[in-house]
Amino acid sequence: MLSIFDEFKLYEQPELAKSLSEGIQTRTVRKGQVLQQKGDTIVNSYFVRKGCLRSYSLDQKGKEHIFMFAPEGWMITDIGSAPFNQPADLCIDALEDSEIEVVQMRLFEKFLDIRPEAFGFGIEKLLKRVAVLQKRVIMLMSASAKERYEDFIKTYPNIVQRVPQKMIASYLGITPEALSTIRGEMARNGL
Amino acid sequence: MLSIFDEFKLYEQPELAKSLSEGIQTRTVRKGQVLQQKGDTIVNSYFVRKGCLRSYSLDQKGKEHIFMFAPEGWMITDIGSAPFNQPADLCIDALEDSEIEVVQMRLFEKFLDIRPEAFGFGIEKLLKRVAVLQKRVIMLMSASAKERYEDFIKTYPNIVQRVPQKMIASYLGITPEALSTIRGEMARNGL
DNA sequence: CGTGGAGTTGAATACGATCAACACCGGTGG
DNA sequence: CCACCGGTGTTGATCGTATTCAACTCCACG
Repeated sequence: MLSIFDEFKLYEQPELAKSLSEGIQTRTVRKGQVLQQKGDTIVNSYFVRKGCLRSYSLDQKGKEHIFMFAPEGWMITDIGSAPFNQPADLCIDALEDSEIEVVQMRLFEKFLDIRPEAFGFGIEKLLKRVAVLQKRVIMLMSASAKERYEDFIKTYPNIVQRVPQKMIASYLGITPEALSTIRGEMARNGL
Repeated sequence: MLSIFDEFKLYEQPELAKSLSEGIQTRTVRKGQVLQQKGDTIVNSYFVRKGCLRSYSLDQKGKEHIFMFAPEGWMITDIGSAPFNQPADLCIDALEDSEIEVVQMRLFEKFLDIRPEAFGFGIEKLLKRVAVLQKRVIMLMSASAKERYEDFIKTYPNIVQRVPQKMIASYLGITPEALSTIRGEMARNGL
């Protein structure tokens, strides 16, 4: 079974896994269920065993802007808030019925205390996250909506199929109508 | 003197600092000097003691898009490439005559091997970097050019004064003309 | 069946890009 | 000292891309 224990290679050290397991709680959530709301003061990380979550921000007009999707095997958390004990900026909810592991933030600190050699692993994950965000910023600054959509298809072909198009539009930073038009053009030209 | 040795609290451990110092080289660079070009295979990190650097990407049409500024006390590096030994995506050059410390990437690995627990603040730095990028992505998706500019002024008042406006425009993802217009409006209305 | 959300299409609009002209320095060399 | 020049920033006209608003279709689901 896919689990954060695999992700962080904890099965190699069962006694450690046991001591950490109290900070990890498995839950099933229904499609649409909200795990975290903007302003929440207790912020967790979520590891997705099955299903799909998303995080998003709400602007002044109440419009959603999807920050990331998290299908199976992904972790999702509000890194802008969680590690700094700030109230959440992002909302997190379920796009499908999902099975998740809720990881309390303080667990990470504890984990690093016990197993310092795991620092490298945490750093590697963070570096990859920064790399993804770096690319996304540059795409948002320099590429047209169509280019960003084509890149999204290439990068996340699995996600394209399973989430509604209006959410992909939201992730790309455009309206559903604009994405629909782009898809229309692509279908006409490229077939 | 401002140095990466302060930044990473290495003076507390002089013998370690000594063993690492061979991987750190101090240089002075002139305004306009290029430290890293797109495609470079050897990618370093740069710590700014004095002056100001920037990193930017070039799109297909050769247009610059500034990814970040690095005034005194900042580190700048191509995190999308450096830790993964990929050719550089970003260019890095000097906006002012600057004094910098060049840090070889493998130094971090070495450091991590020797003293993993000392990397707690490495993780903290990365978390902050992710937080900054998270906010920037959301701003690019949800805020108008004017809102992004106002936010930039609030967040980086020191940078506003010292870099040319066309570069701030580039950072914001708009043209110099658009920024000029926005500033004109703001001067007229708010004064 | 109906009903509501998702997606498409089209018309009108807004925002920022592009292009061009010009003012304003800050150097540089005569 | 001044004339010249290139780079920076401003302003205005025009264009293009994406937004907004509205109408319609199509399913999925009650």
